[in-house]
Amino acid sequence: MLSKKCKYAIHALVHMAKQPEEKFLIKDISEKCSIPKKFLEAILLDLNRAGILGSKQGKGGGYFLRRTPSEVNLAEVVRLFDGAIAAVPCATYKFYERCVECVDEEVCSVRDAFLQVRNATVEMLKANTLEDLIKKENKLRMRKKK
Amino acid sequence: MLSKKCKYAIHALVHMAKQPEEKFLIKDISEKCSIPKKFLEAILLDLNRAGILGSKQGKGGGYFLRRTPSEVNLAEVVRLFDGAIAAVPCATYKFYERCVECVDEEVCSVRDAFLQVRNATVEMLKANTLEDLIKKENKLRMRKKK
DNA sequence: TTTAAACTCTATTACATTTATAGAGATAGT
DNA sequence: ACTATCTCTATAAATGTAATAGAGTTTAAA
Repeated sequence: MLSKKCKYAIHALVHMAKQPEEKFLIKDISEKCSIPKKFLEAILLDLNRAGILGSKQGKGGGYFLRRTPSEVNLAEVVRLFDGAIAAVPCATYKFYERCVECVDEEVCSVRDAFLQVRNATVEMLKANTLEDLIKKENKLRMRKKK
Repeated sequence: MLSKKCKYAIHALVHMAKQPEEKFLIKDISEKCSIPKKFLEAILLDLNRAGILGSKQGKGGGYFLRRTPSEVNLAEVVRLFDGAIAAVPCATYKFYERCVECVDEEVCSVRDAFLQVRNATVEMLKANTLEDLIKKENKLRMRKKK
């Protein structure tokens, strides 16, 4: 399961990506997306440090997207907040850890199976950018009206 | 990430599926698979209650597979120990929960994206039975020798 | 019938992580 | 100066995970 932090981050980003030129206040995003304000502060700060968002302090300030919505994908956001995408630590590159219960990792079929799942998942998440998500939402809305 | 409980369960099952007719002692599985004995006790009990393993008490007793290795797949084991396979609670059937930050779920592209990931993952896990894992391990071992 | 070998069950502990909040600090526009 | 805004540190509360302890129950065999 994704952490709430990560899910909140994605929703906040999708919200912002609908008006990629705009500046957004923490307070407004918090209300529009039903995310606890103080919690959201920490989230936006992380996104800022990661280079996905930019910010301007002081009166008239706020947060804004530093990249176009097509340049931010779900894999990056999930990794930022929840770390490895793989279900087992021996099936990752950046977050690799050996499994104690594994006698010979090279020959471990459990690792192999979850590596397959991981690779497919990473591909799918990478293929879902903020732009894609907004397009998808519009399509779903069209379909619903009919 | 899978819980250790779940990962231990899978390794224990794969171990047992190599001799599907045998009876296994907790102590032996614990040693062979490097799983803390007391923890493994609880795991095997869960697998017993779920109908995957059977047990015989008393002297000469032990645990054994109640089904053939081709009839136990990873999706079932993961669900048993870790619940939903989906990354968000709104993208599951059995473990469904609404997301507070979601204004209109029918039109939520985040849910849609993770539903796609979930469905693909479930298919892959279902396609990996204990039998498959053992065959795979043999293949990996062959490949290594060359 | 006693003993020993097994699984069964309940309880509890220790630890880590997640979620959330409080409050003071820094910055910038008016 | 004043106010709106993001920034930062600390911490509390809740939850969940991993692991262990110890007593209970069942069965085979001496």
